[in-house]
Amino acid sequence: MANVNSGDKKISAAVIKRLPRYYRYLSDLIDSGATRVSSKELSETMNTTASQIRQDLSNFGCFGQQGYGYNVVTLYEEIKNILGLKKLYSVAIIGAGNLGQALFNYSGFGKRGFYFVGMFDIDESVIGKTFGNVTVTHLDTLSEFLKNNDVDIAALTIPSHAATEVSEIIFKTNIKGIWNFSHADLDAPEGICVENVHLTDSLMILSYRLKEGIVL
Amino acid sequence: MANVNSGDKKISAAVIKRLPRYYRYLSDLIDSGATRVSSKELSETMNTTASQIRQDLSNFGCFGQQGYGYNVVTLYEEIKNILGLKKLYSVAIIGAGNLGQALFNYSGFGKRGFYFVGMFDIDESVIGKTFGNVTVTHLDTLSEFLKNNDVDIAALTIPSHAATEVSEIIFKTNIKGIWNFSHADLDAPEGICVENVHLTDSLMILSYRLKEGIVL
DNA sequence: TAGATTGTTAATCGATTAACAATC
DNA sequence: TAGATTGTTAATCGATTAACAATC
Repeated sequence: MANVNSGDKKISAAVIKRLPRYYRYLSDLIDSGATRVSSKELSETMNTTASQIRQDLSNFGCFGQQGYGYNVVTLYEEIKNILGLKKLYSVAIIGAGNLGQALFNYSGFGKRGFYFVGMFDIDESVIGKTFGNVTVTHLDTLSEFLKNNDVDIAALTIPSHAATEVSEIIFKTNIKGIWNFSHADLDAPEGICVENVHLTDSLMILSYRLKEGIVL
Repeated sequence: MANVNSGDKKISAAVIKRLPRYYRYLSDLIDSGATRVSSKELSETMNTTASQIRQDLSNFGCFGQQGYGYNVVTLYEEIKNILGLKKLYSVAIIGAGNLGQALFNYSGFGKRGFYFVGMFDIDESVIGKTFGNVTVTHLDTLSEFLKNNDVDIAALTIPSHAATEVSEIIFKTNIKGIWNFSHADLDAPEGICVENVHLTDSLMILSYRLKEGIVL
């Protein structure tokens, strides 16, 4: 029992990476009408161990009850809170090509509290186009835009060769998070988080496993 | 010295995940005209340890030389081979929405040996549209298409609720790899590799780090 | 040759799993 | 109450780092 504190010892990246998946399965459980779940039940659906689930959760507090398990909605809300999803995040899309548009148009992010507030590009053929309530403007206007608007995250959906230059601009603004789809590994200054989505890396890992016949 | 074998002891996922990044940095080194690199130099640019690089590589063979280091091109080619990138992979895109189109139009995959051979959807407004040399056809034709064409990988760029149904179709074909962008966790049968790209998970991890002020 | 750097073995560190007292 | 299940501590397992003999 005990320990309702949090935030002192630092949590390992391995734990954090599992949280969204817990969150997803709990969301499904809510949809299915379940009200309670034990770590054992959850571990069986998620194909992991009950120990790991309890160990992971215990990093953040005591959310369960002996002999009962966890209340599904409560646990869902707790994880939502842990992940920082109780607030809204504004996101600017840098690079309004196919990928930038795909992110913009995917409704799933909005449901989680991420909304898009701007799109920027250097390609004249896309500048001026409107998606939803956002019009693509020239990259030159980015700096000014970020000065006048409160933007939390920049999604970099631009080619690698442009990424370094653009990140220089961003580093001078109030942006605190970069969601980086470009190939480049950015070295961000103190205080800026970079989350990389390297799609090609992911394909190469698949290719390795295909070659080796690893199923996993 | 010794040990030019491979493929007996199994390699940990942690090692595999780092290979594409090595590959990327070696590619940059080639572009910069470098001919040799030591694990120490490489570790400094990549912000890791020389020990880890040597340990990782030693899983696959002896690619370096004492007192010299590694030949950049040779090591690049070795990793290319390890990752299974010496062959071409055909990819079918299931779900021809924004994300599917984005993948199709991104030239970077082609450079690595992945080429797209088909696009499928159920939305009449996109069926019949042509991208490059591929025309979107109805999902009903997928099964037949996969029977008549040699397709290695299916990219699932469809909503979660459709993913299970579509994956059932795929599981009955010769497809060996699934590149899954849908929210769903698929439980694939023996012999089929699934590589998940959960974009929302990645955003949530960023959100966690923003909340906690973790830079990493 | 002497300096540099590998591949590998040993030591350390961290993460996962197992076990169990506490208690609903 | 008796059975179930938690949070936590201890044991195990695996991954990373350090050290070093071998040798280019």
